[in-house]
Amino acid sequence: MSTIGFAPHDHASCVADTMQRAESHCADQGLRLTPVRRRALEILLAEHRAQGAYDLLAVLAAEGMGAQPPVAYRALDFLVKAGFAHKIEALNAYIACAHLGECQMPAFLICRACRSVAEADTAPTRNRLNDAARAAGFAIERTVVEAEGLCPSCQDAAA
Amino acid sequence: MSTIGFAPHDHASCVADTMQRAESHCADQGLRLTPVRRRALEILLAEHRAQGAYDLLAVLAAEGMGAQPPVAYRALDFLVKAGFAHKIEALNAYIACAHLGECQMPAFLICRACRSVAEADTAPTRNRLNDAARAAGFAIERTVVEAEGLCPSCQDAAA
DNA sequence: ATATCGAATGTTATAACATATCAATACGCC
DNA sequence: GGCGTATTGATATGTTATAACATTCGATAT
Repeated sequence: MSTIGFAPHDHASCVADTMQRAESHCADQGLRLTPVRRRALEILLAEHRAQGAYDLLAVLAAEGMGAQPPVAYRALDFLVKAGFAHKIEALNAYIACAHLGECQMPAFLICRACRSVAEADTAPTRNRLNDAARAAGFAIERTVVEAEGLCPSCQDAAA
Repeated sequence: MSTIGFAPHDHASCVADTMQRAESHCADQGLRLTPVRRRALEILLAEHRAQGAYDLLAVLAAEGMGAQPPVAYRALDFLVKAGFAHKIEALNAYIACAHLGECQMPAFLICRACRSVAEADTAPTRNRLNDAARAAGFAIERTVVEAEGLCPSCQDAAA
């Protein structure tokens, strides 16, 4: 279980790798990584933090790529459906997926102070919930697991 | 692990019991269950479904208990802080707690069609996420576990 | 080359969710 | 009664998200 996000790392290659994988995933699946979608993914990838749809929109607008909310929401929809990004429900914000595509049931550690997010992959977490669902005859389609708190550096800042 | 919510039950006594327990919990803790707060809890309890703040507000307003958003949000804040209600992040909506107060780490099964919600108590789910958090030096304050899908009756309706 | 069809984008408007702020009132306590 | 805090009332505004419809772009088939 990796929790990229709070630790320093080679971010330039982290971004480049992911864009590369996104490209080939789209080629494989017949998806179209259009300029707006591509740029949206780059913007999300630029930081390991949750960004609001309107934050994204502000950047796109500044670059002349559409100035209305639907532009941002459509790009985000595409990225989420393709598995390139996740919505952080607790913040109503979005983040690039750290495991591009290969991500079954993501779980997030979310700093409420700086909005940085680490992504873990916690498939086993599912069991108890699956048991409950089966017992109730409920068909799970998507699971949200989010832990809110303080990341190491915001804990230090608070001290 | 009980998953009240999808199955029929004696709802009148389910509501009455909960109100009773809320009363005594407030008495114990020195909390004030004012008319607006009491009524808000009743409204949430009336259905085992998530209700939006503005749905709640509409009912309160119809009964002459305040017509502005802050009225609803303040009541909801109180109920959530007291442990009488939960926010369903995936819906931006609210639901009465099924285990009044005694609820450590709630987990929800949420029907995307009818918004009915079952609450399970899945403390063990926590472990994997706790491990990841400890490893990353992250301090968890709150955990959200929500499964979206279709409840038994909406599955039947779709078939 | 061009007609056609579906996907993607542009644009306007509005819906839905949430909070800041400040004034007025109610409540518990001395 | 007088005081301080918690609660409510009211106005305004901020933030997140979608509906609806027109237009453009790209691939395909003729």
